[in-house]
Amino acid sequence: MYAEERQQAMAQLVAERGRLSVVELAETFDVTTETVRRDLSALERLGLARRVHGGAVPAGSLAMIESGLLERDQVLPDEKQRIARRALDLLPAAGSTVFIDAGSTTGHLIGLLPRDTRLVVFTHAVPIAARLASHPHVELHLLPGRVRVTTQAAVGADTVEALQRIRADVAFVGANGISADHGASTPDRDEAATKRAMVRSAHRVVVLADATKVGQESAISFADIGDVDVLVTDDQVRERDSAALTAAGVEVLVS
Amino acid sequence: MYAEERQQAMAQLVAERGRLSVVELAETFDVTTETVRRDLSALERLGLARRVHGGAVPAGSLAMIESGLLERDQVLPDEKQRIARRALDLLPAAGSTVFIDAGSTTGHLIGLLPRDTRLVVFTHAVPIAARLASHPHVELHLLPGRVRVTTQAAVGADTVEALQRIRADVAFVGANGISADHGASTPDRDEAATKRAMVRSAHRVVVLADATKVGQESAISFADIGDVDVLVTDDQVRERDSAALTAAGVEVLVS
DNA sequence: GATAAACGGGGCTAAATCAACACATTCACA
DNA sequence: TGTGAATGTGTTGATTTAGCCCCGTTTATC
Repeated sequence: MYAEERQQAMAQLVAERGRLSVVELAETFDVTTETVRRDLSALERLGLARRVHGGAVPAGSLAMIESGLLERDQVLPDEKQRIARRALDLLPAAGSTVFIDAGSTTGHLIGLLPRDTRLVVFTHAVPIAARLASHPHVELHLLPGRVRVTTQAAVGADTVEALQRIRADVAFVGANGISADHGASTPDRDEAATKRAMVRSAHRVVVLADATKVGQESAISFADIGDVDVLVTDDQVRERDSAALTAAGVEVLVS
Repeated sequence: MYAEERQQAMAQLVAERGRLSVVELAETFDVTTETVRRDLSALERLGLARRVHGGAVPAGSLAMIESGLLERDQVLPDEKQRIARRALDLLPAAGSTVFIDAGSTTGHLIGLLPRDTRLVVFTHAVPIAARLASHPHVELHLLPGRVRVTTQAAVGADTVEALQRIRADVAFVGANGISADHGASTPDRDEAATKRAMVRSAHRVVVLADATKVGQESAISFADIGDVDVLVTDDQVRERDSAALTAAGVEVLVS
């Protein structure tokens, strides 16, 4: 059995059973506890499990409570926070309608939303909805669809169809890659379809992406670069990436 | 049980019950009081609880999170917990489709769901969705609609229309009143419309309501008593109310 | 202010973890 | 067909952690 297979199996087990013990796993897969520990560390790096003394628990188990206040994203939290703060300025006038895409950066954006903000918000992301549901002045609308476990957001034909019937003033969209050639892109087909529908139905498109995504190209493009009005990123962005996007007509905001 | 899991459980308990005693916790989790104290200190550091002499109480921040995500019901939490536990037996076979209505009792039901439950769940309730979004074997579907602040659930024409296109094996529905004459009822028009759509689209209808609701009639009826297959309530229910419903063809389960 | 409960620190044990290194296997490339 | 780098795994010993027990001190409550 290869390491990959074993780790894959462990990831599945932790999801099914809710907890794993190092010793049990060592016996199950007939390897030493050290190897198990290394496997679990790998899973933790991938965000598929959380290590605890003696074993591991699912990554999401504690997340539910945390996600309310503390953003639990491991990667570049400061950059995302700064990007979100910059994006706040792009919120339209009171009473306008916005789309909020799933993602940790958009999550930060919602976290920074002043309590007196008056907006109509459409979202397909469960964590975003959870945070906005009790917001006094935000009229929150849910989009339908099957919820993906990895992003905790609804996708699919229903989501796309619903989006087609709505017009928003601004869409705040995350992306795994953005370049002048390939536009804004993401690895998953269904996610891409949802984002594309958001982009099509919004008068103004704001892409939030940290500098590691700028100049990158992910599998599936969901927006031509001409459809992107603004990119908000952080100050680690390379000059020539930024220049290329500006030349393509994108307003690049650095925080 | 790992320390982390125990602390997680304690965090949830303190949120549900509002007050925890060190001695009780020590007995519940079968550890010494010293260990409980250390756990509570850890929770305090995380801002999830505040220590007091003899135990712990919810931290200010937690109450806020709880109100959004988990159910923060003050009224009859024990009864609701028991009703939910009883209702667990009514879950259909693996792979079936269910509707989950908004409400604190249905929230408890979801909290009790075993991790290996395989179901397709449709819900319009944001807190329910938040809890199920990371469930490994539940295929979660969001229903569209405007989210009411009070119930944190989507309602409206879109919600009703979406429900009409779906068929579920079982609907778990809350109610503010249930009587032989007026059927199951609730005060809000939009809520009622949503519940009615759920009832119409489900092969089997399970109403969850504590004893204070049984025999009561709220403003708007969303289901004739003939449409209700099962009522799950608690043991404070009056004999004649129970008998009247049974006579009307409802299976009354008391927990 | 008496008393019982709760707290917190020190010491202890067993288990888990970590770090460093050795050994085996695989794969690329000359 | 060697050679050598990369990777995965096991071994060992030092270190850390979790939890319990004991006991003096503090706190609530009547």
